[in-house]
Amino acid sequence: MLDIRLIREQPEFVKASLARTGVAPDQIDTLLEYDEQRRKLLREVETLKATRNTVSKEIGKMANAADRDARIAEMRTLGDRISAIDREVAMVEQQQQAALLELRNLPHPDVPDGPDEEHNVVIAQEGEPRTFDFEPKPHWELGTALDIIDFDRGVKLSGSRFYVLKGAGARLQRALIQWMLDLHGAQGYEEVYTPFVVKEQCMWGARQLPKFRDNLYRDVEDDLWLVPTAEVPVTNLHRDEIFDPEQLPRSYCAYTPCFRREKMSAGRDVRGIKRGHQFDKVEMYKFVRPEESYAELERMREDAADTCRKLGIPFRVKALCTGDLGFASTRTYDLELWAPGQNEWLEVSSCSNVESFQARATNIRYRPAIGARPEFVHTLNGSGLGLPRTMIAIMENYQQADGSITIPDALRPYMGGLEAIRPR
RNA sequence: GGGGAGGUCGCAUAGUGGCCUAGUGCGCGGCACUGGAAAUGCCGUAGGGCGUAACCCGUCCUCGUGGGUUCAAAUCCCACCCUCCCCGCCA
Repeated sequence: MLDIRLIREQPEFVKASLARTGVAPDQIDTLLEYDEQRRKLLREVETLKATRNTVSKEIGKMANAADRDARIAEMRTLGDRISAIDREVAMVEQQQQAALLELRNLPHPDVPDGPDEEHNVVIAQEGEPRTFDFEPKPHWELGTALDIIDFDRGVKLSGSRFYVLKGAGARLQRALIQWMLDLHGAQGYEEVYTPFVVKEQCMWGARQLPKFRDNLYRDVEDDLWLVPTAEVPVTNLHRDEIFDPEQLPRSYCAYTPCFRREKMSAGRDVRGIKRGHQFDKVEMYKFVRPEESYAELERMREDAADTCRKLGIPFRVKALCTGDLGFASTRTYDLELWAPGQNEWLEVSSCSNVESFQARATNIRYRPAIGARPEFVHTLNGSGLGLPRTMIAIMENYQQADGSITIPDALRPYMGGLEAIRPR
């Protein structure tokens, strides 16, 4: 969530920044009216409370019964006024909070302007798409022929957008997870294993709520929500904590399944494993000092790029434009692997700086120096990488004319030395 | 699921309506003593809101959370959350 003080002190700057993402300025004006009203009421009620506190102490020491009763009567009246104003304060605060939670983060000045994803800017590309002396197949054909992806039985178990990985396919995904965690470990990220279901409060803290309510699965009986990304539990690891100066930056990586209820358009990405209600992901996450967050974003982008690079698959990096920037993000880089079978670039990673947007909602702070006032940290998140799409890219790039799939060198140690997945 | 005990300052504890402006010990920071240290002594050590307010200062709020009673609540009442112990069930 945004800093109300920033909005109060620099409303024009906030409006101009938000306008770049299509947010109307009157939302800010409404918010400022709540803020003004809230502060006015607070000033009033706090003066009354100060009086009551003082007089109540005097009452405790008074000997004269008549005086005492008179004062008590006065304070009773005062108390009623206080209660009335307190109720108004609570109401205004609630409205202000709700309005604040609806507001997205401000884009960084360097983010390119643009209404939609067509205006994202490719800023780097590595590797040339392989030339085939045969017609490359899409992964769903390869996977079915090799009997490593079973779409029909996935549907039998759980409905559309679910699938079963089998044999070397299941093992390939497991190998990727292990390999990525090891790689990120070497890059300086501490591995954590978290719960895959969390309390509602965690969803608010990671800013999934209120915006993405419809995309979340939850248990009917208990207050438990299935994580849509490891970002949710990892953000909340340090909720309500204050870091000492030397504890930052702190980097984590985590493997989790991700559950997304999103109602997917029938005509889009229907084939294969590109978009499902359940997918696996290895996530990178950082808690950093504000002044370091953009340098750390570049590092995270490079860590994700290195993951793509080591797989030996062509990839490119895009800077998202204002129109495609996520709700919480100030700046995002997407990494895309080339998929020759589908003939498209696949988004496998999204690295974002959210600055203090999540830290403010989760109350995660640090002390710039011993004895100094705590300040909010900046947090960053990035996929490293999404598994199904990485699987697609491997299958389609490493496919051979006979329908077999060569295992990338980096993964062979994790596949028991297996060099290729061949038809059974 | 059943029964019991608890949640107070970084940690450990005291506090059962007004003398709580939450005490004490440990830890931490500073100072003194010292050749230097230990020991000792002194001082200081939560967070947030409001006040045009970064520091100082003032004020309000926070003793698990939310309500309530009262002139006044850490303390009394209600609901909820969490932790620990015992029993049952269980990979």
